Amino acid sequence: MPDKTDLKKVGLKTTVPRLKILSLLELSDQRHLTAEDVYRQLLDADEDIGLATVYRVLTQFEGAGLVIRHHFEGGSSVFELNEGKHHDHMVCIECGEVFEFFDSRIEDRQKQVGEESDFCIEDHSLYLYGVCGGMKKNGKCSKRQLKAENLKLKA
Amino acid sequence: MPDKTDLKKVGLKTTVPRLKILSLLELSDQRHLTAEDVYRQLLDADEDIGLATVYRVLTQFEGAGLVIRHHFEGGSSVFELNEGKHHDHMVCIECGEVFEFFDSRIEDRQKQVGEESDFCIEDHSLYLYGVCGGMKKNGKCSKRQLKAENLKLKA
DNA sequence: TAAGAGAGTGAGAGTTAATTTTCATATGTC
DNA sequence: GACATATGAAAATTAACTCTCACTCTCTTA
Repeated sequence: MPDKTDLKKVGLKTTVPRLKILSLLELSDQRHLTAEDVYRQLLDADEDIGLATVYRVLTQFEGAGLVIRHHFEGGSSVFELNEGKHHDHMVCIECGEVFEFFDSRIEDRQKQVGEESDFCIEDHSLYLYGVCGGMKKNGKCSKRQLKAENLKLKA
Repeated sequence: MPDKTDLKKVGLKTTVPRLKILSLLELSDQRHLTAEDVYRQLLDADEDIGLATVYRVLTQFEGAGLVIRHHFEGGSSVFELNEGKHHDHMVCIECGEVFEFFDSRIEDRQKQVGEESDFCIEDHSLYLYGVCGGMKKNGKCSKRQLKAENLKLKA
């Protein structure tokens, strides 16, 4: 459970919903959650927090720099705890698992490509899509089987 | 104007709307068009083609492999003629212009990163977001002023 | 520790924008 | 020309948020 000071520090009043949501972001085994995900997981945990509040709070957290909002392909925003270190993502198309990575050579080269085109790069998004080791071997991802099933249903 | 055989080849009946849309994709100075873009440009050219048809046809073209559908940040799908050569995109956050680039060093490195993580990469999407040269200098993009204004209004 | 002010909340209605469906009419193919 | 398919216009749907408002909670001050 996050400390009250976490919220105070960023100028947000300490409230139960905000603490629960922050806590969920910290403890959930998924790093990347949509507002809907957060809402459902709160429901599952018998927390009585409205969807509107989830959106409000996530947006406030984003403004406060506590979380980062991503726009994966497919419409809805995805939130992730901001731990200050930039990284890119590898997404397993079989099981839906998201892995993070950072590669300075790619980062550097991106900057160069921008400069060569007289383009001032402020941000980028890089997703590698493929099949993770677990799925290749076992048809099972060691890390997150359930998620995979969810994905299949959605798709 | 595309040849009738282009459509026949992929199993689509030759119709005026389909020819016009394919032609527009080939001739437009924008490589990346939303369905709305296509629709408006057809209107400008005094073609009487409904928006529903544009959506239908673009979706058929995608199914037939004639075009590729992208999901840039910001909601709507963007279509591009499929010419078989992979490339990545730089998107100007000021004017909305999309530039293409290809950098083999980035491509290679991506493959390596995948291998190092026992991840079999099948695809990737890389978008660089920044400010293009035109907008930096003039606050105007040489290539696409109108589009920029649309973007501002929407945002 | 109680009270008041003001910010925060839940539920549900409202919005928005993109896309899809419907259906009567028009068109392409054989 | 017959038949199936495609089309245009408008309505319907969808999904993701956002707003409204009556009520509740937190924080501060007494």
